[in-house]
Amino acid sequence: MENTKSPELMEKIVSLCKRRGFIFQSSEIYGGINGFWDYGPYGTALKRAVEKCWWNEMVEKRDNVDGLDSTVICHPKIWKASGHLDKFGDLMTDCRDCKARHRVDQMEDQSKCPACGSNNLTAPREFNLMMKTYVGPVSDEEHTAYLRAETCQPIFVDFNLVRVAARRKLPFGIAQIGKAFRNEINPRNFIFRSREFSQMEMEFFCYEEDSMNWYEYWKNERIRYYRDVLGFKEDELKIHGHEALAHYAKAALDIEFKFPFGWGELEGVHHRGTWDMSRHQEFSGENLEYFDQEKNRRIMPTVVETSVGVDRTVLALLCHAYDEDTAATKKEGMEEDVRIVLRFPAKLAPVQVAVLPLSNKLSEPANKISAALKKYFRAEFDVTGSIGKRYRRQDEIGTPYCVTYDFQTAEDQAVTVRDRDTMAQDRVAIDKLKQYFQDKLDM
RNA sequence: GCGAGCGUAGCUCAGCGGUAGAGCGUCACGUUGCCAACGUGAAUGUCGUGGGUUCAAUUCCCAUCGCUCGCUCCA
Repeated sequence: MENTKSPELMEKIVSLCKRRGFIFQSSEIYGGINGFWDYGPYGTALKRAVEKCWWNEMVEKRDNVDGLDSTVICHPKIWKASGHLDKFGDLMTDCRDCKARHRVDQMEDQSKCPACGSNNLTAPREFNLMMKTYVGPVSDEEHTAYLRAETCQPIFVDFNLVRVAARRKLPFGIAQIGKAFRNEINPRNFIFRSREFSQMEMEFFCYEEDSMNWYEYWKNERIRYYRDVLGFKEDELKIHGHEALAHYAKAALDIEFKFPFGWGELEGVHHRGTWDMSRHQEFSGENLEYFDQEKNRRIMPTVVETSVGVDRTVLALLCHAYDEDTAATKKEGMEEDVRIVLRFPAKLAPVQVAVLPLSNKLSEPANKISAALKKYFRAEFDVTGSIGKRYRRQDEIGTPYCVTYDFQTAEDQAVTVRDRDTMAQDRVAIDKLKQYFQDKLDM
């Protein structure tokens, strides 16, 4: 298993993703567009399962976190207040001689190239990473707006609306899943860094005096999620504490995953202090303070954030799940053949149960079982090709269970359930199937 | 953004100055009846895009777009 985690692994995964309909390059027939990716049928199912799982874990199972679904385009002042418009883009200068590009604020001598010493530099230019658009039919400065660069800012902005509507007292959280956009200079590594991506963020509002405890709490909760819910292994995860903190943060850490191209951040847990709330109060002129009835005081809520990249999680799941082993084959002159299998957690697999009639003569009754299972699980029916080929197809997309309807089924009202990982088979009565899978899939 | 490499069927790739092939995959039929079985047949490419050189370009040249790696960046 370990030897499959090679540098070629990314190529194998990219190719599998296209071939089997997980992820395509966006706008492919036009030559593609750098930094944008489409999810195909199985990819969509996987991504939705990831989001559903997080939402269940972070919102539905708790009684102190509420949901929000805000707009992608917000009032431009939000991004002024958040600092994105000023600080998101750094001033950069290019050396005309050695072609190096440098951040002006990191140069000791701003008139000299740190790489080659030349003073033949371009004037400092701002590289703003926010995507710009215009609201209304007139395209001018006054109508400029931005696609959100992170989903958390609208959460801060809507804090009071949510708090009042949901009748919340501190501490409580607001969670949101949605798209965010950044004009990355250099999109790289498949869907790891793209220009349009999805985030799952939760902002937890609390008292300053409790905030470090909440920070620890959420850190542990989130690490537990990667280990126990997504099933990532100890050696695939790394917790990376920040030494240099961003302008808004008091404490921060990254939860990183070992991708084939190196360690990469899946999630950030940040103690944001009162920075965002204070800034929005200042820029909007609205009082965003919270009145603490018990202690009869007004305070600005302190925020602890958990911020996940959905696409990165999907990629990590693909990398974690990808495996090649050997299985018996009937191919001429061969005893064994390579079997590609995605070992997704059953809960997240794009297809959870595949229903396969042993012969196409058995299609009709088998399809009825498939239809019945589809009410409760992500189920799929396939009759094309030999049974072995169909098992392999399901292995390749990570289907944990295959139900085989055979010539005995009509007599004993039972089917065979084949396990993806062990390839072992179990005889299960048709009327027990629903319960059987509910137990297996933890649903 | 800079440098290097790459771009031919759904995937992996071969090929060549005279307008294209293999393996796998897909689909159909037959056969088989629990792990990519076998046989027969079929579909699929403006050889990434645009321009140039040439009697002729998928092939040579330029540009562009995309992908990979290194540097850079990553609030």
